[in-house]
Amino acid sequence: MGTIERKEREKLEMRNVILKAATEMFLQDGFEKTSIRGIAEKIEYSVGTIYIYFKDKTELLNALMEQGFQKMMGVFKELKKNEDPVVRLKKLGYAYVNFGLKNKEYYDLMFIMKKPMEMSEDKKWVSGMNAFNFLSETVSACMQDNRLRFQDGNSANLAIWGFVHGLVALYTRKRLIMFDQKRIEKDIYDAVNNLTDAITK
Amino acid sequence: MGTIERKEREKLEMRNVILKAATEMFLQDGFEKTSIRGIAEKIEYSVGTIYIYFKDKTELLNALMEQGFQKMMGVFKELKKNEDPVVRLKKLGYAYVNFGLKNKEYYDLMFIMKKPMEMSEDKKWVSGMNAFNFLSETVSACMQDNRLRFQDGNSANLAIWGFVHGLVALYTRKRLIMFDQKRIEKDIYDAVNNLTDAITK
DNA sequence: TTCGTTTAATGAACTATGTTCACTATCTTT
DNA sequence: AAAGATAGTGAACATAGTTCATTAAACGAA
Repeated sequence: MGTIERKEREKLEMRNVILKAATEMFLQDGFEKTSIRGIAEKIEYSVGTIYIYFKDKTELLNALMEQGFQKMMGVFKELKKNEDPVVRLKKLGYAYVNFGLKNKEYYDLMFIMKKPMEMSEDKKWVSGMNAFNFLSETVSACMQDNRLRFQDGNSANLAIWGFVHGLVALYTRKRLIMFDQKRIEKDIYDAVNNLTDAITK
Repeated sequence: MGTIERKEREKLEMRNVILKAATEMFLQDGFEKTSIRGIAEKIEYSVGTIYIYFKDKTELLNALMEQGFQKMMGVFKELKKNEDPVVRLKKLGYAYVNFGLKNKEYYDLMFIMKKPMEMSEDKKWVSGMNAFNFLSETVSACMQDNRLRFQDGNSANLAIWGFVHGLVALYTRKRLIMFDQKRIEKDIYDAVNNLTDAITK
């Protein structure tokens, strides 16, 4: 009898109902302001129910993070078309920053927040690793063609990721207030272009 | 009679007692884990007392942030000795990252945490501005000598700050787990050197 | 010295949060 | 139909930040 299968399906459905509500609230108000009680109220179930499907708030957050990485990879995949690795690298930098600026809450979760990284550093980073590997391969291809002003690929990976992350992080955490706020987003994109120009040849 | 003066002195003393306890707890456990109740207990006063001297937890945090910026400027001042602006810039990048890695809690407060920036974006950034101006002047000097591979100073400021911040931020927020954890700190310093080499001439 | 006034200090109480768990109600299997 | 399994419940607990009526002490004027 397919009872077990149906139950499992229902369990998954319920999980998705919670996740969908959580995603909506999270994208609107951020993770901190998204309370378990709020989610419960939204889906018209009791608080306790949420804990049947998610161990704690962090597990909920992991699921959201996974969504974020999938979304990011969706953007990156498009870049594989570009055959010249330097072009690919430049567009990757741009796409990364663009993702960060257009998906602040996801970006926060994926790369800034403390919470999700406090535990199980493995499973949730499978998809995160995909994104990193994409950078890594592109950098590697650039190095092979001797088109990067770097000694080794490892250092280039770190430098480039650090760079694009830094721009997004400083901006979303409101530390760039000494720059002209009308032009700041354009300035950030310019900085990406200028720096990628400076380190490639 | 000097009663008023004495009272004011006592008030300042009490403020400092609170601040000292808060600093100790904060540097040991971070801001989130430092509770008002914890501070009160440590100085053997009641919770309410703390609210006489600090409007809320954010004001306490502002005071800590101020300390952090002062500490950072103490390091930066030493770099003024270097007359070659490119040397100064390179050492500045190194010093910035070094400050971040050696003072994680302060760095977190100053450049990563959401809390302090949610309100009064002015007063608390006077000292922060000093640090930024130091970078800005150094970059400006490099540009004047045509030693930077950048179109304009503004973009260079943004790029360089973004870069060093990104490295510290990714590391302290545990996002660099795909790198060899035994070498990662050295790799970060290497990345700083390699990138500053790449963008200067 | 005494007495009204000011104010530092108190800590119980309020709000909000994540989390747990004994209990109920419903569904499944025998 | 009875027994067993389990989804769902919501009161209760722990821990936060914050407020405020109340107390006690210090102060200054008479």
